[in-house]
Amino acid sequence: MNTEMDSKVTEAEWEIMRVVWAQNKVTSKEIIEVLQQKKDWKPATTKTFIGRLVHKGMLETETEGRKYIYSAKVKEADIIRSSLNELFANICSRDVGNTIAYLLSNATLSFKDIDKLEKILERKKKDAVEEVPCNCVPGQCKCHEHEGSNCNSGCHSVSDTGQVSINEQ
Amino acid sequence: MNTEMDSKVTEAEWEIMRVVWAQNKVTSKEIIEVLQQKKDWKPATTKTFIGRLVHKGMLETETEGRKYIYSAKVKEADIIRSSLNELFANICSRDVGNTIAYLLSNATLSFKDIDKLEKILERKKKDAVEEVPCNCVPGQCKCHEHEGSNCNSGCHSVSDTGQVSINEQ
DNA sequence: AATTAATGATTACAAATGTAAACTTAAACC
DNA sequence: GGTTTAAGTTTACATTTGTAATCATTAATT
Repeated sequence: MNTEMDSKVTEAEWEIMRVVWAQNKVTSKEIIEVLQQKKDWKPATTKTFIGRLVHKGMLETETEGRKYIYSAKVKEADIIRSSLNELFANICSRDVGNTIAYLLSNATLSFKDIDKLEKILERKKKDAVEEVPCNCVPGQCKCHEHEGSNCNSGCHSVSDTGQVSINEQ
Repeated sequence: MNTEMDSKVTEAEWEIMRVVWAQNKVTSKEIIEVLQQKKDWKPATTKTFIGRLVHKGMLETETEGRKYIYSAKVKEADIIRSSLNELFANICSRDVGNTIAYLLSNATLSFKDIDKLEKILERKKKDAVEEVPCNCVPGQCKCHEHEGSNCNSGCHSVSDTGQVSINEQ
C-alpha cells in the first residue's frame, strides 16, 4: 500500500471517491450500482478502480464478515484543492483574477455564497497589490515583454518546483 | 491531423503551449530552450510534444526556410476554461461557491481584480438562488440524504453527459 | 452437502502519456 | 564540394489510465 500522502486521483477514480465521500461507509456493491447507472461501467471495471484506490491508500477497508466496508482516507476538499492547485500551476499568477472571474460568472450561487465571497473579497483588499507579480518562467508568458514596467518583482524567480500562485493554506 | 476541436492538452503539452502563447510565433529551438531550463527536458522530449500538438491541431506551422514557425491554434483561455470545466464536473454544484471561496482566499489579487470580482458578484445577486440545486447523481453526494428539504429541484436529474455547474459562456 | 452467487484478487490489454534516442534531410560552414 | 549541424520524423519503451474478463474463495441457497 502506497502511503505517499500526495492526494492524487484520476478522473475515473474520482467517480469512485465521490460515492464513498457521499456515503462515508460503503460496500463495493453500492459503488458498483451507482457507477453502473452513471457511467455504465461493468462491475469489473468499478472493482478495478476500487482496488487501485485501496492500493494507493485513498480508501480504507474494514472487514465485515467476508466483505469489505470502504471508507475514504482523504478528504474531498483535499482532492479538489490539490487538483485546482495543479491546474492553476499552469496559469500565470497575473491571470488568476480573471480566471476566478470566469468561474464566478458561470457559477450558480446562493445568496449565502455571494455573501461569503464578498466578505472574502473585502478581506482581500488589505493585502491587495497594485500589480500582481508574474510567476512565470521567462519565455512562458507575455509579462516578460514589457519588462521593467511591471514584471520586475516576481518575474523570472519561480521555477517548476516553486510555489504557484495558489498555495495550500 | 486531428481536427476535433476539443481543446484538450496534457500536462506536458501545456508547457509547450505556454511558450507558444507567450511568443505568438516561435521556432522549436526557442521552445526547446525554455523547457530545457524549466523542466530539464532533453530536446528530443520537447520535439515529441511539439509533434503531438501539431498532430492534434493545437499548433499551426508555417514554413520558414526549411524549418517551421509554430503558432497556437487554440486560445489559452479556452484551454484553461475547458480544464476548469472538467475539474468542476467532479464537484457538486452546491459546493462550487465554497470552491471559489478557496481560490479567492489563496490568490494574490490586484485592486483591479478585486474591483472586477466585486462587480461580478454584484451582478450575480440578480440571479442568486436561495439554495443551489444539487446536480449529482444519486449516491454521489450527501445532498441526497436530507431529501425534500433542499435537494428537490436539480437533484437526480443530471447524468454524466449533462451540463455541469460551470458551463461555457 | 452440493450448487450458486457474490466479492475480492489476478490477469489482460489497448490507448494515452512521459521521456528520449535514432534517423533523415537540408542548410551552413570550412 | 564535403562535412557538421540543426530541425523535423520515426521509433522505442516504460508507466499510467481506462476498461474488463477470469479466477478463487467464501457465503448463501436449495
